[in-house]
This record gives sequence, structure tokens and C-alpha cells, in this order.
Amino acid sequence: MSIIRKTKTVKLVLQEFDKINKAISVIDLVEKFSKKMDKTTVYRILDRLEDSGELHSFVDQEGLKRYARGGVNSKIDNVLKSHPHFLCEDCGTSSCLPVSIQIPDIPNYSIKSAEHFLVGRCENCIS
Amino acid sequence: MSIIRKTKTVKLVLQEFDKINKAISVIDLVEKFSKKMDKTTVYRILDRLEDSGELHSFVDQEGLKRYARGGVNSKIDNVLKSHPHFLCEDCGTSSCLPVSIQIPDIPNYSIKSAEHFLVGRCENCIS
DNA sequence: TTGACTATTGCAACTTAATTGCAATAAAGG
DNA sequence: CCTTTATTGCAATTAAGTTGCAATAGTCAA
Repeated sequence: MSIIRKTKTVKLVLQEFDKINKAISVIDLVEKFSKKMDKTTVYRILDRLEDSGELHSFVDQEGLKRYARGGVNSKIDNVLKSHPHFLCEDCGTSSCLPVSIQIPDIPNYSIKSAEHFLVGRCENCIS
Repeated sequence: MSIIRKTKTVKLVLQEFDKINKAISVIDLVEKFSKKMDKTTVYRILDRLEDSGELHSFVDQEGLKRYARGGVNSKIDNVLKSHPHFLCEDCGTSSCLPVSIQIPDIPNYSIKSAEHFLVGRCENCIS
């Protein structure tokens, strides 16, 4: 299931993530590639790239799925190392923040993974 | 927009949140009340109860909206006080955890709100 | 380079969560 | 009890994401 062929469409998608080092929503990608490939293909390529560890995904505050470069460190490593995802309410761009969030001990609970979603203003919009 | 009449249906919904002190997904509520009210009504009642501060909502890792008792402290108070939401991967119940999560300073970013979603095992399933 | 194997794609149809418009109904206050 | 208008039900619609299948195109071994 995780064999990835370097098809034209896969290359296009990867190029996009190279160009924009942000977390991109699936619908944005579907829209952007509407002339180049079918939306089903976008969904399936993203699935495969996540399986293979080239991308990781999360669900934003509106319930939309977003993808970004990099492995799912939050699921492999210790939970405490998981990085937060961020959305700028001004410019609408989303990205991974290079900080780690500490999760306090919760008695009688076992935490396996964590997702943090922050909303605010990014460095470009904080003016 | 935020005037809440104590209709039968509103009372039913509130009773449900009294009985189950958990975060309930909208589809669960729609299903549970399928004989008592229309799904549109469920959506609108939840909207109003959130407006009025009786409930707060978040989106879980599957993109489903969930509601729980209490105000949206994360949007009113300081971000640092926001509480995490939890999903037990065993029994499927979701709840608010009574701990606060510290968000580190992120240079050049201004954080307005934060949502934390943890997955693991709850006190009943940690056996 | 060629051929075969099978991963990948496009298309159309489908599922599911959530929203909207509107006429009918029922709280709340006087 | 009456009036006002918030609320509800219903049907139709939007939007994200999924599925089945036949056709296409990478990849690898010969």
C-alpha cells in the first residue's frame, strides 16, 4: 500500500510542497490542480505521501484536512515532542511551529498522541 | 440572536449534557434525538447554546464537531488557560481534561486561541 | 529496449456532515 | 388571552471526502 511511484501528478504535488513551505488544505490543493488532475487523485496522492512519511496531516479548527511536509513526529516520538500547527487569522496561511508543547501528567490517563492547533497572527501580519 | 427559549427540545438537549458529562459529537446527538426532533433543530440548538455560553465546541481529529458543557474559556481567558480535549481510543468517549497547557513564547507570533486534542486511554480503559 | 505486472489515474456515482429557505408552530410577556 | 417573534420541521442543497472499475502508465527484470 505504501509503494510510491514517481508519477507526473505525484511530482506536481511534491513540487507544490517544496514551493510553499506551509500546511495546505486539501481543498486548496484540489482547486490548484483542478486543471492538472482529478480531485480523487489529489486525495489519494496525499494519502500515500502521508503513509510513506513524506507528509503529515491534521484537521484544522474548521474540520478541514491539511497537509504539511515532514513525518508525523507526534505519532512516532514521545507525545511531548509534538509540534503545534498554526493558522494566521489575517493572511490565512497555516504552518508547523518549531516548538514543542509540554503535556502535563494526567493521573489515570494514558496519552498516546496530541494535536495542537493555534490561531493568531504570523510574523508577516503582526505589524 | 442569542435569545434562548426554553423549548422542549432545548430542555432535552440540556438534559443530555447533564446526564453525560462528556463531549458529544453532533452526529451522536442527531442520532440520539432522531425520534424527538429534526437534525436541523439539533444543529441550531447547539449553535445557540454555544452562543449563550452554556456549551463550547471543538473539532475532533476526524473533523467532527463536538460539544461539551461550559464556556469557551480558551477564547475569553488567556490562551494559557485553555483546557485540552481528550478522546479515548478504547471506549470512544470524549471529555474535557481539567488541566491547563502551557504554550511557549513564539517569537514574532501572536497567539489568540489554542485547541489541544489528545488521544489515549481514559481512566476506565487504562486497566 | 521490450514486455509484463500492477500501481495509479480519471470518471461518475455515492456517502456523510452541515447549511439554507420558508411556512407552520409555540414560547414569553403584557 | 393575545401578540410578537424565536423556534421548529421539512425538503432541498452544499461541500468534503470516498468508492468501484476500466483504462493508463511507472518500474523492473530479461
